[in-house]
Amino acid sequence: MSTRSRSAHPVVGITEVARHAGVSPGTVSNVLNRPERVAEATRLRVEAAIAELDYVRNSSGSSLRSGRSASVGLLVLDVTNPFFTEVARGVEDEAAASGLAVVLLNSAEARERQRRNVRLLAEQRAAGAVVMPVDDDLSDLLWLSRQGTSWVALDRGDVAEDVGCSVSVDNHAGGMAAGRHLIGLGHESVTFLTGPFAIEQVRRRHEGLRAAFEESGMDPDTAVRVIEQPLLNPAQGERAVDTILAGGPRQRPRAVFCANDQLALGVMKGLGQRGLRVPDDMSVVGYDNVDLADLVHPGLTTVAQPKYELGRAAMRLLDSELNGAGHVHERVLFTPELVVRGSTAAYRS
Amino acid sequence: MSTRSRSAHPVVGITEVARHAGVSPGTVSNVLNRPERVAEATRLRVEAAIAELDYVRNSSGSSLRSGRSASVGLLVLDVTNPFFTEVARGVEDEAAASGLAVVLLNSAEARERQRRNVRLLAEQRAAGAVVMPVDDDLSDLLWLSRQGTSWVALDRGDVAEDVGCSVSVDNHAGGMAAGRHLIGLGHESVTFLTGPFAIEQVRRRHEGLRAAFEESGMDPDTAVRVIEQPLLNPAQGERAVDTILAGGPRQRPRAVFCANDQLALGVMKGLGQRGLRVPDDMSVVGYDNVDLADLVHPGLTTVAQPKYELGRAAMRLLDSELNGAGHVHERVLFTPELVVRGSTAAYRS
DNA sequence: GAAGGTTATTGACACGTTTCAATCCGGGTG
DNA sequence: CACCCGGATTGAAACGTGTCAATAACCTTC
Repeated sequence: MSTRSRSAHPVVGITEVARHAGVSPGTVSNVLNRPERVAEATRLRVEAAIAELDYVRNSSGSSLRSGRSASVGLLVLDVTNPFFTEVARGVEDEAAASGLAVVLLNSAEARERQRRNVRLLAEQRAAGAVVMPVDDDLSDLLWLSRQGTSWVALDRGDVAEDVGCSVSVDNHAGGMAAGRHLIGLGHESVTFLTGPFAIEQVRRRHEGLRAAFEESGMDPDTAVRVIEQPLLNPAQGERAVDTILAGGPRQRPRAVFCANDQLALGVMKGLGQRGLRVPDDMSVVGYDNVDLADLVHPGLTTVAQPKYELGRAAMRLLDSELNGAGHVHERVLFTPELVVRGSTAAYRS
Repeated sequence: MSTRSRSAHPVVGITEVARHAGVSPGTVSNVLNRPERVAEATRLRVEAAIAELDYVRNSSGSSLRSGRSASVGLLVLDVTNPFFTEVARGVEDEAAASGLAVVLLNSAEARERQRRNVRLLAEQRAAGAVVMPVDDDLSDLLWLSRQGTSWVALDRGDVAEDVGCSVSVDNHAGGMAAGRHLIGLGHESVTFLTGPFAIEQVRRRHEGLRAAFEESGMDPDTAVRVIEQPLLNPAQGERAVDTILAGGPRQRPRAVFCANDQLALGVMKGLGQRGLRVPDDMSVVGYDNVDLADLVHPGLTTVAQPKYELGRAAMRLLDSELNGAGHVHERVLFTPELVVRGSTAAYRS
């Protein structure tokens, strides 16, 4: 209250500008939204009035009238994960280019929060959303569509094309690349350290890994051992080391493939604490190619995803859905790339 | 277009709900906003209608009418920096508790983008904002106040209290803690690797560092050498290593204090590549205590900031400013804490 | 110079909500 | 029984914008 009354000018609207420029409100609106329809001379006059009165458009008014707001939601699983922040940058850059504001919402990997956030987007009549769904249940998103807010699924290649757009990276190919790399180094078995299999991405990475062993004539059932953790963070990776090493030094695996760089970094730390050396005693492969994968020593061999590009592509797709007259849902698939650093080495008995 | 027409119900408003419940629109509004003012029986009837029609409130309407929207902006310097994402979590959690939506905006450390984003907040008639200003020029923020959007400055203890609230961490104390730690280990000189001195935080850390040497009877002018880099990221740290080592092995410094963990991690990598060992050949101290400070080997000794709490406190302050009748600007100052890990060791000649 | 055509501008209404003075109703009081 | 009081509800008036049919102004052409 005190803040408002302290303000210099008591809030000026389009009508005030119109009066000041000797023109009708409709014309001012046109200057703002379709400048080409208004004559040069009047346009300049209006712009002068806008500048002089320090007019700032009220987006509530326009979204109310037009039924949609000029902002898009970005629903991420975890704001803390560097993977998402990189994606966010891509989305933001592209959105800024289209004049859209980005509302960042964090589901914190929890259904309930996702539902709340989706509802919020509906209340804001958001133009669209880029969403990383928290699990396989897409009902929240279908509801959102019915409310008139379209969306693009991120990193979920499994959404049907009649339901919505999606942008993702080929997780099967990524898992396979990691597997082939290790096999090429002479490894004949690997431990796959992962988050919950409820997450589609990790399932696909696992399948890719198995496929790599299969194509080399090995039996994936015996070659690939799986350790499932509830979350994909460093602490979980560190904790999992004991499980990895259980069975004693004789049966100790010589290679770990982690579903995530965060897990992998945790594992490397845990191994170090127990006196094991990477890559001499154990090869470690991660997934994502987070910035710090290059900062640890040894550098982490990992499957790189085009994070920034992923965000850009998603936003571009959304934009085309918003403007395009005859839009059909599309599925964009990026291919990941293996980045070899120091954390993997040839198998030695 | 196509998307909209596909929707099941053609958008239902408060009036439709009112009709369906046999009540006036005003009453529905009351059920939504001040349920205590409406009789139990009618309230239930209205709630039933809301559920049956799957009504979802249109926030454009309410912000238009009330003049303010129920969202707050979070203006960060760099979405990519883990320090900010941690802060963002704090802000988000606290905002959710107050029923406020958070709009995340990224200035990318650029004046122009900050200005654009501030303007966006004004257009949205945002209730408030939590801001990390890009530099010392606060004119954008003053303008924002004039537009009726109040804000809290984050990590900028130098904003005057008659201008706005601020939440920050005592950078002088942080720099001092780092200095004392190194001095305690027998170091008699240190290289301070930093970003631009235009940033208030790094200036204060520098002063704190010097103060530590001064209190031990050493001359800060000779004990503290400064290397200034344009940005605070790992790549810059890595690049700076050559400058640090210039002068040959004889004059090589034995301790580096970095204004930022990102820089420090870059330095550690650079040192490793040149065959120098941390902490034996060089002690390294960082600032922030980012998650990965604990993941690298050796662990990074660093000055920890209560990031999450910082975000929470800022949002709480903002909230009190929004609701509080007689609000006076406040300045909250947290104290940082040194976390000792393996990257620092006693001086040996 | 009149008819027709093009371009620029206008005016009024609608969007969904909140607010507030006015009204209604039921019950207690004098 | 008249009166009043309090709580519950109503109705209408904004809030600032976009839209669109209608009008005005101007230019071209015969």
